[in-house]
Amino acid sequence: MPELPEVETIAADLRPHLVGRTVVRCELLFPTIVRHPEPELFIDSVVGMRISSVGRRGKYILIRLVDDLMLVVHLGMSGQLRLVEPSTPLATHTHATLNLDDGMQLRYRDPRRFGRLLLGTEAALLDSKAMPPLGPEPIDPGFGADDMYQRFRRRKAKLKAILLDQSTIAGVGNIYADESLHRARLRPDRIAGSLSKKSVRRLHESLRESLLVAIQNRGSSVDTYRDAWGEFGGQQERLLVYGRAGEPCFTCGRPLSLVRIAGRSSVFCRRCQR
DNA sequence: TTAAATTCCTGTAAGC
DNA sequence: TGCTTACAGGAATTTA
Repeated sequence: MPELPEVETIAADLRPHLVGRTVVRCELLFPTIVRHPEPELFIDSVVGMRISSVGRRGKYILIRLVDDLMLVVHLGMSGQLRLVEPSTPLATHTHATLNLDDGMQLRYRDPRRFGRLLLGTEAALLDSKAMPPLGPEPIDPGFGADDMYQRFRRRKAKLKAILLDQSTIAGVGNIYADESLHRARLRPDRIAGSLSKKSVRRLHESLRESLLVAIQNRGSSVDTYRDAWGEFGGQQERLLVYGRAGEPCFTCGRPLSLVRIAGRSSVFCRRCQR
């Protein structure tokens, strides 16, 4: 499922092909995938707009248009954003298409429909609660271990739950939460507020490392993730614990444990992670 | 205020 | 072989 590294890969792939392009046509095959504003207004507003930049915030892809307007894409569990020739056969569960002035077509496909499309100024999207306030970017050099320590202090929830909380840190999902906790040798059920500064520093570094390596490898194609060209990522073969419950820990050889925390499966090594 | 549980949704895989 | 059932999870919403 798409988390920060996967979303970053797609945004970076699309950027050189989208910036400077104008949207000439928009079709919503499943209008309820648009959560803001009303689908008709969404279409009216996006058509004719020129794309000025493509960015990412947490797990959101931000396609900036003129006049501070943003087309925001959240891929949810199974969302895919692809740039194709319009003659390409339409895949099942394609919910929206955007034609560009260079003849290409941007398509949004999402079998499980947990994803969504938004359009508006940043302020309007925040005000309408269409987009929630997000915590800092974990790979931003300005986000240090001390910041993380302050955010974890006094929190009584388990580490795994805190890492998944987008308002505490943006962009981390189940894959990279498990991966970074393993690298940091911390149990996912540790109470976040109980960590020493030293442990938080280790987790901070591990999280950055997990995410940056995954970006280098173009993300993890577990489940349905594909990049903007429909290609697989490379990180799924290099994951240390995610999806490996029962298999031997690469460090100590002990079978990896599976527990449920905050309704999510969590894989970890009982020997290496204390 | 915070944390945990529930809900949405469909493809996939396990089990009978 | 073919059907049923459980499971996967991001985040909004509800409950405690």
